[in-house]
Parts: sequence; structure tokens; C-alpha cells
Amino acid sequence: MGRPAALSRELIVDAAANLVAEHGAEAMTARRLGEALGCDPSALYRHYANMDDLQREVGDRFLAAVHVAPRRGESWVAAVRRICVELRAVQLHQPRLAVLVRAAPTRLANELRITEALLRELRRGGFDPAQVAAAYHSLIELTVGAAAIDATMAAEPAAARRRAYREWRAHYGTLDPAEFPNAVAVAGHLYEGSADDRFVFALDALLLGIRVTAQNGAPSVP
Amino acid sequence: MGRPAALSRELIVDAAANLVAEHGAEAMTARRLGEALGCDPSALYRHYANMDDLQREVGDRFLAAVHVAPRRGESWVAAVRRICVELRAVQLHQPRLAVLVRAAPTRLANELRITEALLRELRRGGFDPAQVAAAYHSLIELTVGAAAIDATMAAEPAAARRRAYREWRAHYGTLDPAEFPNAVAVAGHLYEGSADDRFVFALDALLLGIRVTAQNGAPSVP
DNA sequence: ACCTGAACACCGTTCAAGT
DNA sequence: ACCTGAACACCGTTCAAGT
Repeated sequence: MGRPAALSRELIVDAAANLVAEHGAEAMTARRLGEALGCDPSALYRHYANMDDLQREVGDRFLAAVHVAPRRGESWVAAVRRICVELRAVQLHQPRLAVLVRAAPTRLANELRITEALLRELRRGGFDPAQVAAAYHSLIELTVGAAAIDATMAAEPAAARRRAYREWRAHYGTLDPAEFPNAVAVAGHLYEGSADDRFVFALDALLLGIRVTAQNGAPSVP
Repeated sequence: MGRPAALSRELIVDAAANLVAEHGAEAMTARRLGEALGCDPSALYRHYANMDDLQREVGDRFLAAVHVAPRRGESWVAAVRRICVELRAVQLHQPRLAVLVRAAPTRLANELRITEALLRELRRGGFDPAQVAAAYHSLIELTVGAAAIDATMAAEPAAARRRAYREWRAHYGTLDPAEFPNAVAVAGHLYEGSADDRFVFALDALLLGIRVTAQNGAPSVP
């Protein structure tokens, strides 16, 4: 009691998650973590092979915020949609950690929980196993991928974001109409609304496409 | 002649692109670039505000490999599909640079060229301007986002990739069926085929969903 | 005007030495 | 068995000083 407890993976991941929550993911360095834990930075390597290893565990801990329990009366489409939107929200909050969750499935507790829930809802949709897997991969690619793109801007205050979108729109509008007639023509609609709106549009279109594909087979591209 | 030319943005971006092509994007550091150019690393800051600035230009240079010219008899859907597949291929080749292209539109030469071409094809598809913009954003989110997810594995040799996919599949299959019944049920189909196959499935589903949405309006989620 | 050199404030990781 | 301390091999960036 009062004496520093022996180091453990749990103590380390706790301290790391705190550091990330308070100072952002870029604060999660071996040196700062050693300071927070009152130990030498090199002591961490006795519990984790490297910082990436630790970052994966911290990343999975943040995924605990995604709720996957089925809701009464909720269609499978609505459930998939809701889970993807929540997953996106978590990734936008912790952009640097998200990088690691992306490279390969970590197969840690929360990631497995989310995977299982998405597969559960897709199976409820009546797809056969191969279709379920294909749909699952599509949804993850769009959801996690779009979060990767949007994370930088999401870290800015809302006013700065709107200003940036307005600037970009304006810029496309001032391009040479001889070289960029189509960009000039639709400039006023680029980066319209919020990044969340644009994601939900894409998600709904993808879900619709998945449903139609499952019913009619893959469309032939003329 | 023979004497070192004065430094310029062009000389720097040339040397940087060479460094990336030969030693990967992680080799593009101020110190290594200074060595390649025969100047002090700090001299770069007279031509670029910071390394991110330079990386954006190098990134755009790699996008030159994406062909956007319209092909005779090619439908707009086929053209969009082809451009997205080519864009993905470039991003998979230079994963580290892709990070920067993602944060915000660079609006550099090649990015503008690709944007213009995608908007051109979508307009050819008969969408109204707001639909064109929404479809464009969806396609970019999926294409660039999925490339972000897949880039790490794409850097591995094909045999290692297939081994990893097999391992992951096997792992999902050995989960506790009481806790993960759906993961166990579809395990054999997860990470089936190549990442490119999975991307094309998602891309086709998204394109289909976009077409149906434009015809029928957004689907209501029950 | 343009570049150099030194310095600042950091990184991840290894490994012999200590307790 | 577990941790420390020092070291290695790096980063991006700034700024006074040189030519």
C-alpha cells in the first residue's frame, strides 16, 4: 500500500488509455508513459513487444463504447447502420489509434464483439454465408476507411470545418472552366453538409446495393 | 555544369519521389533528402513550409499513374469503376504518402484531374449536381478509405498475405460457438479471395446503390 | 539571397548492469 | 525476476551565423 505496484499489462494499458483520453493519441509515447507510471520507459518492453502492440490494446479498449445489443423491433438494416455509425464515431474520436486497428484485425475483445454483431445482423437479413462475409468486409472498408479520411477534419472545431468546406467549394468554383468544366459545374455541391451526412449517404447506398446484389446477383457492368 | 544546381521545389520533389520509389515512403526524411541533394536538411525549409507540404506534392506526383481519358464505348459506370480501381492501385503502392492525400483535398494537379474525370462520368450518368457530388464523395471514401485499410497487407508478399488470411479465418472458426455463433458460422468465408476482390465487390455494390438511390430516392430504413 | 551548422526537443528500442 | 540507466540510431524544426 502506498508503494508503487509492480508493473503489469493492465496497469500499463490503463495509464496509456488515460494519457490518450487526456492528451490525445500522439501523447502515448514510451517516455511519457514511463513518467505517468513512475517507471523507466524501457520497463514497458518487458510487458509489450513494442509500442504498436500496446496501441492495439488501447485501441480495442476505446471500442468498448460501441453498443451492439439487439434492440426490440429494430430491422437488421437499421441495426447494421447504427453499429457502423457508432463505430465511426469512436474512430473519429481517436484518429491516431485507429491507424493500428486498420492494418489487420486485432481479434481483441471489443473488435470481436462488433464483428460478431455485424455478422449476426447480416445473417438475420437472410444472406448466405459467403454473402454475409462479403457484405461485412464491404461495410468495414467503408466505415473504417471513411473514418480514416475524416478523422483529421473531425479534430478541428466545427466552425473551422465549415470554413474549410466553404473554401474548398469556392476553390473548385474558380477553376478554369475549359479544363475543369464538371468540377466548376458541381462545385457548389461539393463538401456540402457534414462529413457524417456524407458518410451516412454512402453507407445507405452501400447497404442498398448489397441487398439488391443478394437478391438479383451481381450487376453486369455494360 | 558539373556544379550543384541551386535548390528548387522541382529539384527537391524529384529527389524525394526517387527516394520514395527506391526506399519507400518512410525514407523520405529531411536528413536523407538533404544527403541525396547534397545540401543541409534545413535548406529544405526555405522551399517547403514543412515535410507534410513536400509529401503532399510527392503524393500528387504518384497520382500521375491514374489514367482518366474516356474510352470509346465505355459506359460511365465502367469508367468510374476503372478510375477507382486504378486510384486504389496507386495508393496501395505508396501507403505512407496516401495518409496525407486523405486528410483534405490537396487540389494539386493530378488530384484535380482525377476529381474532374469522376465528376465527368457521374454527370454522364444523368445525375443532378447534388447527386453527382454525393456520389463522388461516396466513391472517394470507399476507394481511398479501403486503400488505407489494405495498404499494410498489400506491402507483404502474396504468399504471406494468403497465409495471414488463412490464419484469421481459422482463428474465427475456433472461437467459442456459445459467445460467437455467427463468427463461427461464417468463418470459412471471411477474408476469402484477395483484398482487391473484396474492394471490387464493395465498389460494385456502392455503384449499384447510388444508381438505385438516384432513380428511386433514398430508401427508408424500416 | 540562400545555405550551413549547431542546437533543441523529441522518438523507439536494446542491453549490460544493478537489486 | 524485474527494472534502471545509458546508449544507439534516429526524427522535424529553428535560427544565428556565414558567404
